[in-house]
Parts: sequence; structure tokens; C-alpha cells
Amino acid sequence: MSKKLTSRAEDYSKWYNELVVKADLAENSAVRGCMVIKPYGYAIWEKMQAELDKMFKETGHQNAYFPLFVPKSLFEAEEKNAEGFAKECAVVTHYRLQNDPDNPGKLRVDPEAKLEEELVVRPTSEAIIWSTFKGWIQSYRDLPLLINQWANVVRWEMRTRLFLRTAEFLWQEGHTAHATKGEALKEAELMNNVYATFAENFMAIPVVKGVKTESERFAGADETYCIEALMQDGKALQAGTSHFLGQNFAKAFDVKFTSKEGTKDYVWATSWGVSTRLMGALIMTHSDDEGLVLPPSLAPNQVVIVPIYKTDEQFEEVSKIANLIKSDLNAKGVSVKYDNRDTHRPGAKFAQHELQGVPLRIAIGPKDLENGTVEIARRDTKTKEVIALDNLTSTVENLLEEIQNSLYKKALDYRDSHITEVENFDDFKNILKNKGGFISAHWDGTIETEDKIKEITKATIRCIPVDTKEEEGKCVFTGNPSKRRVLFAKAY
RNA sequence: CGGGGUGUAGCGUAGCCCGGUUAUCGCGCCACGUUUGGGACGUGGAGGCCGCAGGUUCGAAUCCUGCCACCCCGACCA
Repeated sequence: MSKKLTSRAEDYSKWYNELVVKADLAENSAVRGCMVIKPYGYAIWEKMQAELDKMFKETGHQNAYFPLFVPKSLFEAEEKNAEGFAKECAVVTHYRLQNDPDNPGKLRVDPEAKLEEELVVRPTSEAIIWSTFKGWIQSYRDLPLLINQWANVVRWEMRTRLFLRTAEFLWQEGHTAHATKGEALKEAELMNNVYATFAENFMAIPVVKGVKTESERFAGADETYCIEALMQDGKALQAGTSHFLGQNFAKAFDVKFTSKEGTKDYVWATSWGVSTRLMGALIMTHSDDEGLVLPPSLAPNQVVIVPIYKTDEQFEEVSKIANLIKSDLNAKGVSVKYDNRDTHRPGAKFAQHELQGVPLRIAIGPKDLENGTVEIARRDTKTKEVIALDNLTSTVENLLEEIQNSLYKKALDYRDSHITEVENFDDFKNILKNKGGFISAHWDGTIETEDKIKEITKATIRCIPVDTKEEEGKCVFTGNPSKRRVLFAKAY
């Protein structure tokens, strides 16, 4: 494997794939389309999980766990949902292997061990969860029911890419039941806002909040809220979705409740999820040709200390200071790795920590011992300065905060400068081809127009942003009247 | 599922067209020594069912047949 990463300009997609592998985040496995998430990558995912989990609990949700398998009869109960996912389902048909009489030492599926009913490996859990909710909900007193689960799901995708689209992925899925439509709608919007806050404050990724058009909506939903992010190559990435499911699942699984007034009615539902795909968003938003760039809030190690020494005595002295710095910073809640491996030289360590996106690097060597200083380097700006040991702790704290903010600002500037308003289809095609990013344009609201535009340009309507104001205009494709602009883009 | 391609050491590869010494080179790995403020160097070493099965031949990584796997481009998708 070569030392240098392919540059983004040279081949963006190759850059991404190499970065994921070289930064030790994940690798392809022996199973087609399924990845192995390596410890460093998983550590980042755990940080996301921890923060999201906290936010879910703060908004009143509880975690639970439901089965991996969904009996086919349950899966098909909500027709639209079933139809939407049918062509990418893995299905378990047998429960036993046996020695193959024709091939000694090999196994075969025991033809006698066919399941009465096939089991679908969940591509999403609405079916199994709603069949369970039926037993949990009888009265308005049981509502709202606010459940989240952390799980793996399987979607048999044709073409896969590490983190962005894998046949199996990790995610959380929230599933809630409410007494009224208004309350369910509010929940779906609330969770979309939670995702947006998480993306922006924690991952430093600016997102557009919006709703999907009918054709992009989740199978089985009446409304899909989403957050859309923009990657450095000008393509959009759906980073999270929150669905208002109406009474579709309640009806499919016959989940009714008795109201205060004694009437019976179907409950109203939402579901919402984000996945390991966020790892892809994280990588493609901040990283550069030197490797990963992590916002401090997500970095497994926010600071790495690299010792520089010639003799054992120097190493000992440097280590003494390094350990003091480490414990001072730890006391302030800053995570620090002291990279005291004597098997690698400083240059190799610098390169590795850069590749892995550690926000701050502190180097301590003989010169620093003499002068009472350290060298501190920022990963995001690649700037270095020598500072006095005295106020190192507060300097580090300030820098980490500054990096977090500056990464967000940089991404926001890029995103904002890549939302282009266009008024006619020639400009639309031109911008898409030469600039990329989001195109803000009027649309006549029909699926036909949406499809045509997709067919011609490969751009889809990413969302109808929630914060746009009404504005009279003409559809960029048909010229028919339109009341608001929507965002188009090529998407992952 | 359509079109194209590739399988040689942990990774990346040469050799294949035109069959013939001990299968090439780089990275990585191991040992020892010298090194250590931006990816060190030297010396020595380990590591191969040349994707699998069959065929042709005195002889196959190389030719033929079948199979398998993977990659790229489409259609599908978070």
C-alpha cells in the first residue's frame, strides 16, 4: 500500500475508499457487501451513539430490543412498506445444515429442515415492532409510547461502499405511538430537529432540514422529514430521516386504543433513524488529502502527545512532562493519547495521527525541555506553534473549541456557497455539471416532472426545505406555476 | 440481470500472447546494529496448492474446457 493518499481532485471516490481503509476505520469483509468496522472507526461510532442516545433519553425515549427476524406474514402486513423493501430482503428458509453425502467434509442445507414460514432478516423493524406494540397499547394511558432500538439491519444492495451503503449496517430506529395526529407529527419533526442539532453541534456538519417529495418518501410513511448534507464533491447525502407514519401501521397491525371518552381509534405512529452512514458523512465533510479530519467532539483521542528523544534519559524526562500534561488535560475532560511507542519514529507518528484525524498534536523534545515549551499542531489548519508549558491546558481547551467551530464554519461556508438558485433548465444543467451542490429551483409539484428531471440530469429533489418562504414562481422544467423552491442535487 | 475486466506471499504487482533453470519486484513482516524535531538506513531472514476442478503435453502460472469469486460501468437503493 502506498503511503500517500489519492488526492480528492484526482479521484474523489478513490480518495474516500483509501481513506477509510488507511485511517483504519473499516475494511471489506469476507461477506459480499458487508464491512468490518475496525476499533478506531467503531470508537467514533460509539461517540455518536453515546451522544444520540443521551439526546433520545432527554426527549423521553427508552431503549428496547426486537428480533432480527420477521416472519414473512408480519412483514407483508403493511403493503407499501413490504413492497418498498421486498427486493432487497435476505430471507431465512432453513434452520439446519448436514454433512453432504456427495461431498465429504462439506455441509449442505438439510432439505428436511425447511421452515414452515420464511423469516425475513429485518431491513427495518416497523413490522415486528408494531406487531409487538399491539400487545402494549390498550388505553390512552399507554400513550405516547416512545421506543428506540440500536440494531443492525440488512438491505441486499447491488452496489456497496464502506459506510455509505453496505448490505448490513448499524443504526438506531425510533418507533413511537401517539393518541393524535398532531402529536405524532410533532414527534417526527422533533426527532428530525434532534438529528439536525446533533449533526451541526456534534459532527460539525451543516444540514438542510426538509420534507421528502412523495416519490422519495419512506415506504409506508405519510410524510418523511430529513436532514440533507452536502459533501465536498458537490453531491448530497441524506444523513437522517424521520417519518410520520399516519395510521398505516396501526391499521395493518390493528393497534387501537380507548380514549378518555371511551371511543376506540387507531394510534398514530412515527419512526426515525440514523445509521453508520453518518460515518461516511463525517469523512466526506471534513477530511482532506492528508487524511481524516475529526471534530474534537467525535475524536477518540482529542490530543496526541509525541515524544522526541535520543537517549533513554531524554525519553524519561519527556515522558514525565507528557504524563503531567495528560493528567491535567484528562482532569478537564480532554482525551489524550501519549504515543510512547519506541518502535516508530516521530515522523511516522505524525503522519499516522494526521491520517487518523487527531485534532491536536503536542510534540515534546530536548529543545522543549530546555525552554519549558511544547510544539502544538492543529490538524484542521495544519498550523504549528511553540507555546509555553504554563498555560497549555487552557490553550488546548480553547483550541479544541475553536477547531470544532471552525470546522463547522468551513463546512457551512462551502455548503452555503453551493446552494444556487436557478430559473431555467439550461442553467440547471449547467450548474449541476460545472459546480454541483444544491440547486434551489421552482418545481410544479408533479411526480412526472421530478422523474423527467431525474432521467435527464440524474439529480433528484433532496427535500422541500422547511424554512423556505412561499414565493410565486415558474417550474424550472415545465414553466407551470409553483409556490416554493425545492432543493435538487445529485445524491449518494 | 446486461456489458467489460481481474484472480500470482498479508497488500500491490512482473511473468501469460510465444509452455522449459530455484516464479519477479516493491511495501509490509521477523532478527541484529546504527538511528529518532515530518513517513529512517544497512545486513540477514521468513513467507507461494500461481482462484478451484478437469484436460492437452515429456513438462502448465503460461494453452483448452468447466466452475467459483471479486472489481468496474448500467438498472436498484439510506
